[in-house]
Amino acid sequence: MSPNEILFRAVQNQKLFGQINRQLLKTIVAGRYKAGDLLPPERDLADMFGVSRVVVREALGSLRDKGIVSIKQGRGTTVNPIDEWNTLDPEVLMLLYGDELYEKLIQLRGIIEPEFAALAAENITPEELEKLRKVSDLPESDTVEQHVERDTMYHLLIAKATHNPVLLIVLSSISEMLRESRRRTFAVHGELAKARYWHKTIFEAIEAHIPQAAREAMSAHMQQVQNGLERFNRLNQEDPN
Amino acid sequence: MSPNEILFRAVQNQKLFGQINRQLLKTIVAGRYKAGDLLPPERDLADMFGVSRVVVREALGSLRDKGIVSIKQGRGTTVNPIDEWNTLDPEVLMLLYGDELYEKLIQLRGIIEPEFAALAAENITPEELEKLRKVSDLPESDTVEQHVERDTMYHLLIAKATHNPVLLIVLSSISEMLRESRRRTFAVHGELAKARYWHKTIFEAIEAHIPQAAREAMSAHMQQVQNGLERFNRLNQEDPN
DNA sequence: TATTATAAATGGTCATACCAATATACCATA
DNA sequence: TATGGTATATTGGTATGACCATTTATAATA
Repeated sequence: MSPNEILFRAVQNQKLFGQINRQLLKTIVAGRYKAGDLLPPERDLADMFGVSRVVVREALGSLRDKGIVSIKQGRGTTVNPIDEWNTLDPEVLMLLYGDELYEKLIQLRGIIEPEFAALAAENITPEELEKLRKVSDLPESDTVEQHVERDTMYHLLIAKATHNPVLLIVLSSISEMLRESRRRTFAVHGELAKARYWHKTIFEAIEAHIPQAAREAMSAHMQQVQNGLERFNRLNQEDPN
Repeated sequence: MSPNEILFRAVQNQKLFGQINRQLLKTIVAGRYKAGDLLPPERDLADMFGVSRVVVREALGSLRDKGIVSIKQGRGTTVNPIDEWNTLDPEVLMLLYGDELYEKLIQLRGIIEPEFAALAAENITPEELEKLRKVSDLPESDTVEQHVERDTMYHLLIAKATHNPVLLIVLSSISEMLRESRRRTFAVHGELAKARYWHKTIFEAIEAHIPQAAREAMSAHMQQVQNGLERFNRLNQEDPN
């Protein structure tokens, strides 16, 4: 570890349109404006937030791209029903589901990652295999944050080795949200050793190009992760500090 | 078909920033600007496209939200490596992979939808079951476009019945792209009858709350869809008009 | 009453100016 | 030489004000 590695945290450098975007999102999620409701006109929003119309428009445009609102010239900006919010944006999902989000994400992982491992076992190249080997272990001496980093990379490399970019996008879309989930499971005593074991087992199956073994090992790993998270929740419920 | 249904094509109603967004995207995908390259400054782009800077900024902001570019004040706008393009936006994926996209999407479907069916069999409510029943059949008399519509709704309702919004988002993100894929398979003689059979079988398994049966039926259905698409490709290759 | 013309409301675009962060070249000092 | 500061240019971020385009509301008219 180099000295001044984490002594200084990055300053909060959020632009204005980012802040407005966040506030609008919060307001909508809080139920102040329900599906079908018209938001105030851009000019009014600009006044309310004390910013220029340019900023409001950038913020609304971002919400529109995520399917959260519909903007129509001459009519106004209306909130879409949640069904139409087509984004895996961490901020949005976190505001919507809070801590329950982790369980839902784990369920998705449990569905897709075993198949990813199987496909990787079929399609991985020697170069990819070497990259994967390098992050397969989870050194005891590493910090939690380093564990999170290596674990994230490990699973992303497997997704990449499927050679199907769509699959990779799905996993990488949720991997940012999984960071917090990983911090929690790695904080539970004993989970690190279990994760290390499964990573090793999965890697060997992929290296041997045995899809079924890779699938089963990853499936077991996902089950273990889920158990770890539940264990964390129990511990945290009893002693929530 | 009503008379003037397709006599008049939709006027180019796209807003300016949408057009610029598309052009920028095409330019990047075409390789004019590679990963790491700096795009021209906003002022220059505005001149080049003959629009105001506002429009360019809206277009770039959209690309930034999709992870396609990174914008930094004082520095400029750089293109991100494809790995970081974290969007399932149909337009982006279509530009990137063209017709090959369908195979990649089918592979994702084959992974997630059997599990969705199994989860639906566990968790579906009576109300959801009735909604599903209504779109379970694929009437022979319907047009291809109506088949596509019902089929889309059928699979989305199953995803919704998992009661996991994240799963629903994943499927609905790709369902727009699957429309063209569906048009193709339904155009192949015999595929409609097969799809109808599997829809019925899957529905009955879900109705009976038998996850394993639902999973297997959906898995078979996905295999059938894939076969249908391959058959379409073969026919279209022999007689590409 | 129904239709049509007019006005108001609202998002879309433009032009210009200025602010804020970054990069670059240059310079001063140790 | 190497380090760090300073001035300047570049470039994205924000603010105003104006006008255009589309939709909705209102009033006038047949």
